[in-house]
Amino acid sequence: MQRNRISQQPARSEQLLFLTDDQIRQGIEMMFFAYRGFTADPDLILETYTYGRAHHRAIHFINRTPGLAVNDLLDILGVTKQSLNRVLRQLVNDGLVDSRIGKQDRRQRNLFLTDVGEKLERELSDAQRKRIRKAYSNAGPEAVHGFRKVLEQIIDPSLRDKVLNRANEKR
Amino acid sequence: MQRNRISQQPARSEQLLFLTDDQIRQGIEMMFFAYRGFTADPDLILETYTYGRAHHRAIHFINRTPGLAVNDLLDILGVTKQSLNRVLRQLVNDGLVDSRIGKQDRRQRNLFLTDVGEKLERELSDAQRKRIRKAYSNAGPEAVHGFRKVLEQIIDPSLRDKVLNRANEKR
DNA sequence: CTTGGAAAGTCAATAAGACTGACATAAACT
DNA sequence: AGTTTATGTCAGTCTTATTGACTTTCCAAG
Repeated sequence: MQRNRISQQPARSEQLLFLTDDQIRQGIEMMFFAYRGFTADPDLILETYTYGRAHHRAIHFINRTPGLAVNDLLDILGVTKQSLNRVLRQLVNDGLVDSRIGKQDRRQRNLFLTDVGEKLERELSDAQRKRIRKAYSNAGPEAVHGFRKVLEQIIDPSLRDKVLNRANEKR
Repeated sequence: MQRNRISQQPARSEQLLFLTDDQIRQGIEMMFFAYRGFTADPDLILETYTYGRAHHRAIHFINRTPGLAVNDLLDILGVTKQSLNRVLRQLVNDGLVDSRIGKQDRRQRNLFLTDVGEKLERELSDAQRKRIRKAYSNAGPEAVHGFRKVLEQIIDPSLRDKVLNRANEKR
């Protein structure tokens, strides 16, 4: 059944429209293109440092959770330790990340950003935040609420708590 | 989620709450994890065919716009022709994509999915749609509307019209 | 105190998917 | 006839990922 998409604000009566295959296909494509936009700005900055997205991700999560252990970062990023290690080694050698032996468990390495690392983190996240802030601002608070609600549902259930629950601290 | 609102937030900043750095940082992380979830299901299927995401993207957009020219696909995907060509060559050799000489412009190749290609496309998009449909369903129509509104804003302005097929209309 | 296993790091080989650069061919446009 | 466009291809490189095997250090249970 082909549907004539009226471009006026959809009435609340159109409650089922959002589940048609066409609507969902549009959502899928928007996720694809939005992710491209989402990474575009940091990618440009990273180029000048000969770093890639992998470095950005590591820097982001070390900044979010200073003292993060390598294993926890592996869980978050969902890559192999060999893959992460190459990135981490670079960042440590370049003086952006500090890897300190754990106090309780001396096998662990707790990761921290150095001042230089924090500077790059800020540069990267400023660029990314700028786009998101603008998007939020243009879309409005209601839309942002819905945006988060849907994203939350798309995230793998096994990760959802780990990602969203910041009250739930790690030992 | 409810935790952030209680502390020292004055009531008048309620409208601005969604623009705090912390809220935006959460949005950034959710985009990262949601994109992982978004691609997880097709990725599993692709493995069994020794194809990757690049093949999925090509198949998706050829299916969406049968007869698409190579140059248009390049614009959509934002990669070099060398990169796309390797993927396209495989898909044509494997009998999933049909590349026909253009009728008006014989330099062009118009791309179509074969029956086999359509079958894989359905398999992949079924898996992906299932997750999105469930997310939409759980989040509700209001949220979906907001989701799309924000995603649209994150997409690069230069791509927005091209992507959304909205050259003639506005919201 | 010995031992099993966990946390981290490393070496090697491999793959996907992207890139640049150079070049070839056919067809359209001027 | 000459130029530009659309496509395709060869060659080389890069980043990020993989699996597999192995080591060192260290915690904890027997």
